[in-house]
Amino acid sequence: MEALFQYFRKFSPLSKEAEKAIAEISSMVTIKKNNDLQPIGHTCKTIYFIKKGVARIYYFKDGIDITERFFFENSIIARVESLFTGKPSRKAIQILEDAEVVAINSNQLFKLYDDYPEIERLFRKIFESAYVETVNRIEGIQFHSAEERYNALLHEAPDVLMRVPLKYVASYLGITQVSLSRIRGHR
Amino acid sequence: MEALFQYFRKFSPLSKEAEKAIAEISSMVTIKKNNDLQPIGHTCKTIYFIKKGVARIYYFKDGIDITERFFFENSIIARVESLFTGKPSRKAIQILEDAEVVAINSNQLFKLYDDYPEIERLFRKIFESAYVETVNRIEGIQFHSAEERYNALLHEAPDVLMRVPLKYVASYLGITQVSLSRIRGHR
DNA sequence: GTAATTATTTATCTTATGATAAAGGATTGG
DNA sequence: CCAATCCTTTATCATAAGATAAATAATTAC
Repeated sequence: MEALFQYFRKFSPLSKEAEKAIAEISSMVTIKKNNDLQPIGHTCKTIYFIKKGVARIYYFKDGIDITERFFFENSIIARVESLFTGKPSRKAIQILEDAEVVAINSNQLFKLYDDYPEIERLFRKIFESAYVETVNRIEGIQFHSAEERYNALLHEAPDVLMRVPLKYVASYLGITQVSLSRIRGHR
Repeated sequence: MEALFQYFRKFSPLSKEAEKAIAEISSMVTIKKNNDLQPIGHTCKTIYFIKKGVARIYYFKDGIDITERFFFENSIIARVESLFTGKPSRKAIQILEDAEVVAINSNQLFKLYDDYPEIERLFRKIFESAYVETVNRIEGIQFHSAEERYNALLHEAPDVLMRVPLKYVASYLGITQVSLSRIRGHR
């Protein structure tokens, strides 16, 4: 739990009471590799913080498994397109390395926003920052060849290639596994 | 200005004082087609609301003009990767049809957050919603052929194809203008 | 209204990536 | 520790999209 509060401090300081209020609506979850932390079709009512492990958000498009994003230690995961709309998510969260996560109940969290503007501010900043990352990602996708995208990933997030099966990386890069393998062979 | 407050109401109600406070830090701007509302290299300190007209955010990648997104009436524009980080933006906002926009000073707006939690909440919701749109857009890009992306645009936002030069649409779709023309010829 | 500029289309050729199949490696469960 | 499964690579062929050039169409400025 302390790791979570330390993560929060990068965005915005919280009072002790606010930390306590968040602790009260949170719980620790341990989950093994290859399991879904949240299934497809479920409305997102939990914001997770990864203390240990690796996860991905994925979905199926025309029957093909597509990875939307990877998540590592010290990051927040949520299927925002469900969390912020209240609609069921077509995406799932899968654990790729045995994980310990903090689960924060989002409905209760949103209620805390009324009593603790500092908590609302904190999460505003967290999601603003996630929004910026997402906008930057689009820039990385538009108008780059598969090979350029692979090299960028190799350079910016070698962790992904070390800790995640390549078949998941391929769809993240928007290519087939076979193409990824071919690109990797080019050296 | 009333159009702006009406837009706000879709997200979260504001008290009269809060509306007044926002009005005080805002101004109306009229700007002609093909002009940059904000140039490349400028740190984003303004959030715009389009009352009338069309705009796009664009940047240069290896000397090529790339459109990140289009904006129409009744929407908020900001280069969030600069607004939320304080870093200069490599992107510009260009007007594509003579426009009237409301310019909200973001530094003053962020100060209002302290006195008016309702304003912080409103903009939190506005940007959460923009974040969701951006996440959904990635889904539309990953693993779709250029033709599928064109058809999706034709179906979901025919406005873009009616009101925007195709050369800007091509880079938005992540293809060359020549490819877009070829795809359009396929019927 | 006309010339000049800019936008769009069409054509040709090349190349990157998809689809499919199959072989080789690695991991996992009993 | 072995068998079964799953992951990754390699090979072949087909196709979508890039690059370039040039023709046509539309818009803009004078």
